[in-house]
Amino acid sequence: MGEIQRPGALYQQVAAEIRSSIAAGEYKPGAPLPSEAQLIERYKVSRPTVRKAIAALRAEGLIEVIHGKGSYVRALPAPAVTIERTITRSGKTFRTGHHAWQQVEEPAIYRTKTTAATGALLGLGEGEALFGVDRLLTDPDTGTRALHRVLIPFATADQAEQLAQAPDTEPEQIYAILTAAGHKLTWHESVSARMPLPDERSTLDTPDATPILHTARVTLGNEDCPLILEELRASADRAQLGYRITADSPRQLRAV
Amino acid sequence: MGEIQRPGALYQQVAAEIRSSIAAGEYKPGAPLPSEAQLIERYKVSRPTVRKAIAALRAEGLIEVIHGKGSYVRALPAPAVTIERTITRSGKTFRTGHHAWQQVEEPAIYRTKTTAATGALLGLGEGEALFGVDRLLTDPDTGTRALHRVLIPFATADQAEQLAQAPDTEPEQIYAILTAAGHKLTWHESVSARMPLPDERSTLDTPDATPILHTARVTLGNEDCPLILEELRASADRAQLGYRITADSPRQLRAV
DNA sequence: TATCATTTGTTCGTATGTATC
DNA sequence: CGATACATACGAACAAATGAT
Repeated sequence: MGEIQRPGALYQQVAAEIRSSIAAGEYKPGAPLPSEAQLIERYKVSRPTVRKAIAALRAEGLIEVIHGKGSYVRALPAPAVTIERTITRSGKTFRTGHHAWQQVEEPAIYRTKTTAATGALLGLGEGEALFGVDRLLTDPDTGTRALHRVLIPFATADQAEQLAQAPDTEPEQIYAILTAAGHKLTWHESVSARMPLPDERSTLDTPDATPILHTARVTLGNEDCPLILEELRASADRAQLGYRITADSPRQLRAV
Repeated sequence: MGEIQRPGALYQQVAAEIRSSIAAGEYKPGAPLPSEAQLIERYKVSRPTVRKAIAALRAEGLIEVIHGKGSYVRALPAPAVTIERTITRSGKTFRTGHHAWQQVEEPAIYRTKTTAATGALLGLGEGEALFGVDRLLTDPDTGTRALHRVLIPFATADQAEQLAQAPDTEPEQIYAILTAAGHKLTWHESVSARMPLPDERSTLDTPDATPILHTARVTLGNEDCPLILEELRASADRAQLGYRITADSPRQLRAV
């Protein structure tokens, strides 16, 4: 029956057992798992062992545990929102995929310096001065939250007076301003994923064992000169990213 | 000194203590943390408590633990490879960002049926027949591995005989074949991230607490008709994705 | 090669706190 | 309020990997 006889640590055997029970449909998404006491009984192991097995499944994002209630099978494939990262242009007006998102708070404006990472993306050294604007956005339909950051080097702000005076201009308008300043814009975006830092977990409200998607978008002007950097962070549990791709003729882009 | 007096569980206080020690530069990337015995001494807590604190830091991807040796601060921001997801075209030849990757094994070819997820992306119902081709790729420079899957609906294979006969044609040539069949191709790609399943962890060789990036690229033919679906999975620890974006005039795309 | 100390991994037992119903 | 269920914490023992003797 529930007897265990497999390679690896005991708690991993129990975890594997529960895992395949879920896969077999014995425990369906949303349904509760047996309580710790029942699992102890079922597999004839101690409480710490059962708890380690549950912890492993939790780290995989397979189950969710609620204090005082029980463990529940998580319905994993639920990326509620697709953030379209495509940019469209109608005459002088630009539109991004998150233009319908709402600001939760007033944007935070500050001055900072390039780090090794942001400097490389902007084609600058480390320690160059720039404006920063942070916004906490939310999707009105689903409540999904995302952190948006704009970094504007002083060199770019010099090219367009409005940017220096109001760094908290919306990205879409920044694009328009830069276009008006004579730039023909393209963008390059890097996407990575990682586990959230403690503060990101709280502000983005990410559940257990869910990574965050992290994008870095560089706006390139004439001669592929980097103008501004935008970062977007969102819980991968709720959001996915969408890109539209067309086959262009090969053109050398700087490695980023 | 090392005394603890903060909100939350004891092990979280210890974790926070170590976390800030790392942030303060007391323990630098690559350097070893004190041993469990030393941490027990330092913070006057039991071994289980120290171990839970270490487990928490490990789940955040902040440290790496080696059995029999010790815990080491991880140098986190090191996405070694950028997989360029842009597609370029020279006449009849297409090129993708991973054309230089090598196949670790022979591609696995099989027949399968659409699931709810893949069916929706291909504009088909659930249970439609399709060819599947799985490839395990590796980047020769860094050894990074990635899983690539092509799903070809029978309806698409019917349009181009070569696809039915050799589903394991390389994606770039599939694009050429579909173009030759009279299609003008565009693509839409969704990016998500999640924790790896146990088998993905072993084949992609992902370290602890690192998510995987998961992309689903749909090739669209004339009238935005979905033709094939490609999936790419890679450890977010080693790889990031790159997209080139241009501002096109607005055009309605089906929500995916 | 073999042994040993160090360090992390696993497993048990037990007691108490806290959230949910 | 009590019953149930998960969370935290301590103690103890042995297993397994590592590196040096």
